[in-house]
Amino acid sequence: MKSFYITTAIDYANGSPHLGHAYEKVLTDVVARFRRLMGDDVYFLTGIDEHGQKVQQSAAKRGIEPIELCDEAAGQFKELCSSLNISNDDFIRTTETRHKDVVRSILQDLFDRGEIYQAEYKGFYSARAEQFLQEKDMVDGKWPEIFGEVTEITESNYFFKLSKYQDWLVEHIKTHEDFIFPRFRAKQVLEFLKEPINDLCISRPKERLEWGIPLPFDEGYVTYVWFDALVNYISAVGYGTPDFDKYWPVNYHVIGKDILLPPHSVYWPIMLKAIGVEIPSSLLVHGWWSINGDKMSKSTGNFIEPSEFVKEYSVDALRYFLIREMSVGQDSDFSDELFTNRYNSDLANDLGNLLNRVLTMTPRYCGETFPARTISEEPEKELEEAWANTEGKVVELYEEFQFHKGLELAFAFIRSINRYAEQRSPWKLAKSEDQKDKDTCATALSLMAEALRRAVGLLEPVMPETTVRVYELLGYKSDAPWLERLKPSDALTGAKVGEKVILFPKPQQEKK
RNA sequence: GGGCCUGUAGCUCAGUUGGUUAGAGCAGUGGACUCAUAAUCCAUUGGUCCUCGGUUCGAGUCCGAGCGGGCCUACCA
Repeated sequence: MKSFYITTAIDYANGSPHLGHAYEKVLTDVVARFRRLMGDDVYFLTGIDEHGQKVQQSAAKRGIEPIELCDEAAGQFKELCSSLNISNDDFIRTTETRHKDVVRSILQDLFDRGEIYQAEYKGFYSARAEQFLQEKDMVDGKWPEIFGEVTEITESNYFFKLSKYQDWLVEHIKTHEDFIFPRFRAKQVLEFLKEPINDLCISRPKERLEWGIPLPFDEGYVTYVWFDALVNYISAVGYGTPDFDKYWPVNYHVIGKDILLPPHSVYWPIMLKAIGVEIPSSLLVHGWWSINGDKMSKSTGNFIEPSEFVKEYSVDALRYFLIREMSVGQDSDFSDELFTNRYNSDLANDLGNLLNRVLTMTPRYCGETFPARTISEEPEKELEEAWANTEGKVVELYEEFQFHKGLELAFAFIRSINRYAEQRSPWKLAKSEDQKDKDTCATALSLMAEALRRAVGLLEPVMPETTVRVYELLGYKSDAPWLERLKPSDALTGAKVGEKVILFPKPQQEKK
């Protein structure tokens, strides 16, 4: 069995889940589920990043211990995962021993190899903001009020030698076209690497930052941001143990476009290279959601609470929208109107209503089980042909992360089932006394159910609950591998027709 | 300053290595039908493919310039 390791970025504990987090989880989950269905041994990791100044500050402000704040955040993000039906195999927290041990061992290793050195850092420090300021923070050549008193100080810190690996990294990106997906993102990285890169400051003195992992070779410091956070990807799969190479190197790190450069495309590969570990196979870089055309931002408060949509509609409805509407890598817009349109026309009208038609007509005209199909004429052949043109293509599109296009094709097929229903009009045939008409009627209803069975199979990576639900309602049971379940079959013949249900109810429309 | 992405019907987007009358879904309009969540099906309206110039027998597709939008360069998924 081929192993397949995939991760999301870890979310920062000092914040609440919003649509962006939800999307990344769902996207990664869809890939993970798809690979599982394709027979891979999948390990899917997500988690949160708990150290750092902001967590320390927020906790202090609320008068609680940092770890208490992290426990809260961990709860929230785990809740997000379960409410989105995320199938992660692991959830890592950077305060866990298994993680801290790996971080310290890597730091020690690099220190011993001479890849980390101590140097003086000189800069303008704001005591109020507890951070060094950059020139860009200046307004009209002055430090703004909010920083309070700013003084130039010298601080000793530890640095990681990034620059010596720059040429190697450029070469690697140039020769590995699938290292960064979508490919246009790689251009940005290469552009960045045309300039010499600076060594990376990886420490903070404990007086300034307490909430972190102490450097093993100098307990007066903690490590800062990336040497802590990025390492989660290997600490979760047993770096340093014999099991490590079961899943490493990772197949995909799924990340937002904001943390591609420099952390995931520069720091992380170089860190791994420096400790002699294989670097990630690929970075899957997604875009951002805007809300009603505006950038999602803390100041305008236009955050979308994913849980609201799950509550109002369903998990699968939200998952469907997120995956159907966004082309992986590009940005996309989220609005109530877009959501409602998708929900009503695709899910409720095309898919839900079709199921409803099948579940209503079959018992009425044919009895409690799906009858055998005995007729195969032009309409049947056309529908089968439509399926033949759909199935393989959708799987192919999924493999290329073109989920939105895959779903588009899947729903085009669902519409052709509706079209077939009109052509055959079982409700008319049922009134006929003619045996041929009765056979055609039975065939039509049975084929509609069968076609629907295959169609919802295609939706499984994106809408797992829906697939299972429809299978149940069609009386379909199978342990067969996914690709086999997508094949035409007689499995429904004789299967018991389920109770009539409304799969995707439309919320009460407001009266005007 | 440098760089990346993007600009195709009212809306969201497809348009493969340049090749005949530019496509889909939604929305709109007309019709059919009644099994169904006023649903589905059929037909149909709608486009100077941002602008200008170039290469070519031929460009939405390639090249150049410009304009608009988003973003990176500068730790928000």
